[in-house]
Amino acid sequence: MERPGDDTGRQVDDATVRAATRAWQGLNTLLMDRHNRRKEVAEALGMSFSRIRALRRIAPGPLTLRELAQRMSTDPPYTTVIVDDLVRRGFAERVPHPVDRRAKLVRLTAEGEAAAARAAAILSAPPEDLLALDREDIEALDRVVSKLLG
Amino acid sequence: MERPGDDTGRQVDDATVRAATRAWQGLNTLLMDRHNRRKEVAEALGMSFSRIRALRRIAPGPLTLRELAQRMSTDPPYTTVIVDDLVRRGFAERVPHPVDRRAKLVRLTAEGEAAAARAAAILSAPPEDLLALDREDIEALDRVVSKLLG
DNA sequence: TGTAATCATTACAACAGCATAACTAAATGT
DNA sequence: ACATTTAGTTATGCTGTTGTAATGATTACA
Repeated sequence: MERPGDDTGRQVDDATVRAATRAWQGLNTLLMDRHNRRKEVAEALGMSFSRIRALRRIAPGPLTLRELAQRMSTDPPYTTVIVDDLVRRGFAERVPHPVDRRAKLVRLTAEGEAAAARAAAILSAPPEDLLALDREDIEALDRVVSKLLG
Repeated sequence: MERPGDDTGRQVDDATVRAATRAWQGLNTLLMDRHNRRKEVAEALGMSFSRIRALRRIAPGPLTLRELAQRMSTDPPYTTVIVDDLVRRGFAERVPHPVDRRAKLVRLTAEGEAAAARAAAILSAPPEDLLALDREDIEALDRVVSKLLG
């Protein structure tokens, strides 16, 4: 699988692999260590990061607890706990599923959407040192990242 | 601070800010959601990620518990707990501080270094989709990331 | 020399994260 | 109609994280 002329028909030379490794390691340092904002968001919204994660998963639109559980890779029981907490805080509510009376949909309240927006603002605001780069560098990064996202 | 002609003497136009934001958001998706290897490393080494974090902090060279606590932003008591655990596993040992007899240095054993190396290998291995990019894209990413780390 | 500050530890205590098993209600398939 | 499956909840417990207070040993300073 790693030999020349493999499935992709493309050989990645050593220097490129090293560059990729260096870049990946650097990205980890940047995002995990230097600009990790989990604590910051958690403090700003007064809730643990796992709740914020849930909030952001629900934000795009109502979904069943099952779907939420799958997207967060957690058990149904723990999902119930998380949603209970969001409901208690007034950020989410359970509404009946339109066709399946076993299921419930979770959706954000207006407050919940506001909280999700605040979280998104904090989490997606690029750090100073990124904005300080030249325009070409930022655009190059943007281009490569969008390729990676497929 | 945000007005034209600010401290840096450089104005960042809107499109560039948007590109930076998009790139930053994309990076977060990539590293936090899509290729998050915390669980993987934790399972591979049979210990929680916080232990692995400690292992990696100690790896560069012996340091006092206080220094370790600062670099991990944890309390001294919890640092003791973590080091105790690493010692119990045979990955670290406490040695007397050369000049301050109150303090102790923590350093990795040979096994500890091997474990740290395994962790580093898993965490810094670039994901498939990064290696699948064109050489120029990888090099561009590497270049921008190294600027950011600078 | 004695007092205060520092390093590490111990002993608790509280809470977050996450899993398992048992249960109810509703849907599905025979 | 009955058995099986599925959605969600409840009860329970274990592990890991993190804080506070108290203790012992050593160092630094007045």
